[in-house]
Amino acid sequence: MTTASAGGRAKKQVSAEVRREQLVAAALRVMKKEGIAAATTRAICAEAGMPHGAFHYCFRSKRELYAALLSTDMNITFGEAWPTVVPTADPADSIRTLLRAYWSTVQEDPETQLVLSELVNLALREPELSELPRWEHRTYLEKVVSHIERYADEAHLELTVDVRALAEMVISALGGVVSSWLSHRDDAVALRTLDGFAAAFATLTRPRRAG
Amino acid sequence: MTTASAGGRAKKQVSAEVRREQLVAAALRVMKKEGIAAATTRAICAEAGMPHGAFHYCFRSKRELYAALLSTDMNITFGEAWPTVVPTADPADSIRTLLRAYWSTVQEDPETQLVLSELVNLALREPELSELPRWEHRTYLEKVVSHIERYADEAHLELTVDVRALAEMVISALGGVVSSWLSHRDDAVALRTLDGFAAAFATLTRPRRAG
DNA sequence: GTCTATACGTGGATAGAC
DNA sequence: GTCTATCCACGTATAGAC
Repeated sequence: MTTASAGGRAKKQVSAEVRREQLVAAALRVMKKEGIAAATTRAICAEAGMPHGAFHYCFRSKRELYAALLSTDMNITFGEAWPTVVPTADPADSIRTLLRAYWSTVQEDPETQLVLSELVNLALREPELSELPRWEHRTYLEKVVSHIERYADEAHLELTVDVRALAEMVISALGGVVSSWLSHRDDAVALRTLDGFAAAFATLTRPRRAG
Repeated sequence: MTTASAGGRAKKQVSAEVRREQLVAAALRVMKKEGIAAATTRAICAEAGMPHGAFHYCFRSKRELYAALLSTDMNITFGEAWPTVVPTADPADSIRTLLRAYWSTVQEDPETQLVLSELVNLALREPELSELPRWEHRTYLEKVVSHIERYADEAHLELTVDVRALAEMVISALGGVVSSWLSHRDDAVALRTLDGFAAAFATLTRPRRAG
């Protein structure tokens, strides 16, 4: 919206919607570093190199910033690790490799998971934002479903349960492991739990007849 | 600490540590009703029927109140539902019943889960409180371990994996389902996912030889 | 239209009066 | 020991400078 006409090339006024993105990025940096509570409008503007007043010129309220943050990638970008799996081994091994691949991306950047958890918690309390977690979960689910379908196809596997049901189980298991790990911080325990789920999930598949 | 000597039975000063408990209870009520963000020291004192200044007389800081809250029961009280299970049916059915029993207690009081999640998130950011989630998880784990052992004994089941490993899986699965449900709020999906986990967990057990 | 300075109400926390 | 008055920082709103 606001258009501002095409080709706004005023000499020094580089900012229109750009500031929003700058503030969103700055907010994410502050949150990952010091938590959502420390991400005050003043701290965010300082991180972005802007005066405090710039905030409410770009966003109507702080909730609008939260909404913008939750609408970005964040955890949706986890999918990059899946394609690297070779489906030659037996199901349990392959599934374990898949879950571990996801886990490594989480472990490399735990702060993002923490911020995501804080944002979702916040959104669940604000009626204006409560749609965002729902949307995020649905997007997440569809992504996992397509990944499972592709993998099952490549590995010549057949599912003994509904794909969406299995995807929900995968999401819940991964989310639960991450959440627990954030509390106990024991890498070995997390990996062992993950492997256990891989073995359990493997029992929900069977080799497909050659077509 | 602070002792205050034994048998402090002053005529009208009913308040010493009692105020702390009153404030903790009031804080929990406010948090469940309007979220952790709305639980300001002023709101908590008002809910408890005390003047604002009473807060920092009972607690050195607000973090101390958070610590007191996390040290209470909260989710640890979920265990009441387990004993009602009859271990006569086949493993998958029994485990499903167990998981559903837990789930019903969650669904009857979702606000507590939300508050717990908010408190844990907060504690994970504060170095002074980061021990509490770790302690809570360990307590939780031991409780689930003992429940599993007792159930396996009653149902004449043998575990094909380590008890603690299975307990971690159960905790992660339940936590993940609750977390997802808080986002999508679809009871049917949560139940279906839970039943899926029950089926998967059942494959990690086998009937034990009569002894 | 783009940007900034300033003012107001409320939060946690403290000093000091009863 | 109990409570009131007060402090500084925060989110928010607005007036007004470029």
